[in-house]
Amino acid sequence: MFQLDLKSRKSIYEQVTDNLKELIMTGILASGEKLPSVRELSKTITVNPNTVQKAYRELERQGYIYTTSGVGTFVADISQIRVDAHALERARAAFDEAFREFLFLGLSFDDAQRIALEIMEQRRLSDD
Amino acid sequence: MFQLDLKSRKSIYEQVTDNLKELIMTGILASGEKLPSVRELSKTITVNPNTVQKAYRELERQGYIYTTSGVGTFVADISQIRVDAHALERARAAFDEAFREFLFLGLSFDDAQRIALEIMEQRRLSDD
DNA sequence: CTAAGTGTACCATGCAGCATAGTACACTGT
DNA sequence: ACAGTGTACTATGCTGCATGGTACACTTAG
Repeated sequence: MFQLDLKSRKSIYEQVTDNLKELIMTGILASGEKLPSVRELSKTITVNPNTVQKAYRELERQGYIYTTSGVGTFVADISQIRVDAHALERARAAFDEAFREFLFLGLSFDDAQRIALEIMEQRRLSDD
Repeated sequence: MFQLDLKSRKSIYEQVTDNLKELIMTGILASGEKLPSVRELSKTITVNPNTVQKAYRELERQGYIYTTSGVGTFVADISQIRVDAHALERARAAFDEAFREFLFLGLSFDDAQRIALEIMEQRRLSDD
């Protein structure tokens, strides 16, 4: 389903959250589709069920999935996902910081922006 | 000298590192200028000397500052800072992820890119 | 030379977050 | 009834971070 990076600074449950989020937003997991159960996914990616549940809980809190007790977890209607203002503000801050990192490394502003545009263009293509 | 955010996910020594890095790369701290001593800075921002030292050690490792034992710590010649290939690769990955976060939040690609350009433009202005 | 200030290196402690293991319970569908 | 589902809880160990404290070598100012 997706890959985990144990060396990453991100915790496992965050990686699971982000990976699923990407699969949902890109439509690979369609609205209404059933996600693997907590126990099943935990076996697949060999992590603890609690860790998977933590990811699911977070995704539900953010509105990406919904749960029917005793039945399973399903992908929500992403067209209904309102853009969370606070989350957007955090994302802006993170983006600004990521961009500044180029400058800290010694790149000129123009070089940094050129790299930034490259990366975004590549993302546009790969997400189609 | 700068502000710390205790609520941040970033550790304190990382914040100190990044803040100093910014002051150096923007020229606010000039090449050759003496940095506050470990003990002095630790008092100023009320953190443990060990934490400040950790930041200084990291900055020295990355070439932003240099040390003369018994004398002090000084800002290196930033024109000599070579762009670390590994660091650049990490920065690219971080940037890509920050940008994708916009998409995950439900923004269209065009909206996301528009916001990205806004942020970069603002950065260009504030860094001059 | 002496004292103060500097970087540097340790060690011990406490804390928080994360991941794990295990158990238990309520719910649903077959 | 049973299997599968989500959910909750406790306990444990690990890691990184921050702190407090001590110690040593070095340099500069007096």
